[in-house]
Amino acid sequence: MAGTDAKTPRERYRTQVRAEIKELAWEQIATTGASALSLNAIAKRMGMSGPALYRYYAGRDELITELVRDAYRSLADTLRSASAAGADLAVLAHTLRAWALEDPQRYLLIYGTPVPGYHAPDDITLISSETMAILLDACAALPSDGPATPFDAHLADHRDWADGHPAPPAVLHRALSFWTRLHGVLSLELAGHFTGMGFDPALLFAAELDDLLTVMDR
Amino acid sequence: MAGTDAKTPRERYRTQVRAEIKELAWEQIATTGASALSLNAIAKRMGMSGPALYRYYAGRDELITELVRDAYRSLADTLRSASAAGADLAVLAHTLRAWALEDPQRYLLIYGTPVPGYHAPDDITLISSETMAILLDACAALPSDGPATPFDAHLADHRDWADGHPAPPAVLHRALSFWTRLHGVLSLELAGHFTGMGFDPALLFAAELDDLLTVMDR
DNA sequence: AAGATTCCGTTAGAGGGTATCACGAACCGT
DNA sequence: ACGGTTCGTGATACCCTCTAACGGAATCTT
Repeated sequence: MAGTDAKTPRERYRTQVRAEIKELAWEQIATTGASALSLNAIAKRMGMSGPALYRYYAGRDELITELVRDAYRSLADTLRSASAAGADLAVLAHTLRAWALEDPQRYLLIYGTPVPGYHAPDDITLISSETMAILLDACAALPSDGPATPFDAHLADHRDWADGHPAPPAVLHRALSFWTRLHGVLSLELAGHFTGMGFDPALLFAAELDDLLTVMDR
Repeated sequence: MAGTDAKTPRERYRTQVRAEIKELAWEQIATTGASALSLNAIAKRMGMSGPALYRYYAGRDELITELVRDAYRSLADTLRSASAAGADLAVLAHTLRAWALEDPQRYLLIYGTPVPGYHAPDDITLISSETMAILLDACAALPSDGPATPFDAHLADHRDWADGHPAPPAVLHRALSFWTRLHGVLSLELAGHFTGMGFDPALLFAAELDDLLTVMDR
């Protein structure tokens, strides 16, 4: 939080109110979901009347965009600090799951159903590519002696998203598989599709991760 | 559609209007997403004023529930007819993907972000278990000579969701993997998380499916 | 065929949401 | 102390869901 404490008291107050709005927004989102986020309700909880919030956020969309940005940032930071502490892919996976379970709606805000019209600003895409870079690094740490698949060949020519990362196509493929598979288990768990089925989602996650790692090691 | 044509003209009219409402609802959902579905907008497109729709649906929730039901039913029917035509797991997977791409919002209506408060009626859970049964059948068709994993052992004691299906735990595990992995790729594709990355989502899907099948075959 | 009943669609209205606008008040730097 | 900036407010327009009361049409009953 480098730029939080501003020079003038006015700006101090402003950023503090913006932070309080976001905090209440997260609270509300955690219980009612992002689609039911209401500026009005936040304003009333802050003791002021509706339109006042428009001094701080141009509208609902801008607030949600800010929340999405923070969510991406939080995920990237969490994974990076784990990675910096020497986490391998397995630890990274459990870090991801812990982050998701900590606030399911925050995960779903990023990876859940998007609003058809909405398009995220460029800086958000940038933060999300940070996460991808961390993943690529972790995937590159494994030995890569598997057979090249057709999709690997395709990736050799379509690797713009790797953003200059020097990993070979097989590593890119690994990172994608890591992402999509863990998201598959996680999102279904968070969406409640496993409730009532009886088994422990954590064990399914572990099994998927295990399978993922043994395949990568061959 | 056995009960569609009712006896009395009144019921005929009623069911026809209900169908028209649903049709417009699907149109609207396809473009604006489920969260933005508006009874008012549907009514105006039908040339009548808002509250009239409440003669046909008790409210927005009931309409959406009906849409969810129809979506589950459509998926189950699609997979069953494919299965009846002799489709193996690979064909089933591509059938699933085709069904999802045909109307992304329909897929997301089922497997996307849920509204925290909402709980689906029991009959919907039943239809979804039909889909699971089809999957289990297809998974049981493969030879099962892999090593038993810890999760397999867990499934042996937590298999209520299989609803009496005589498949061994390893097959249950396969079905779950099939479901979660394909959902992982599909949902990210439908949510647009691959746009701008450059590669072809269809190839990633194919690669994931290939990996899934070779692992299952061992 | 005529009356009774049921059902349909309308308007009116409560309550909540987003968002804009103009106005008074508080604040801050000068 | 003064003047410009910023803040919070109420009023307003326009969405939405949903309920209630009313007139009219279609259906059922006798």
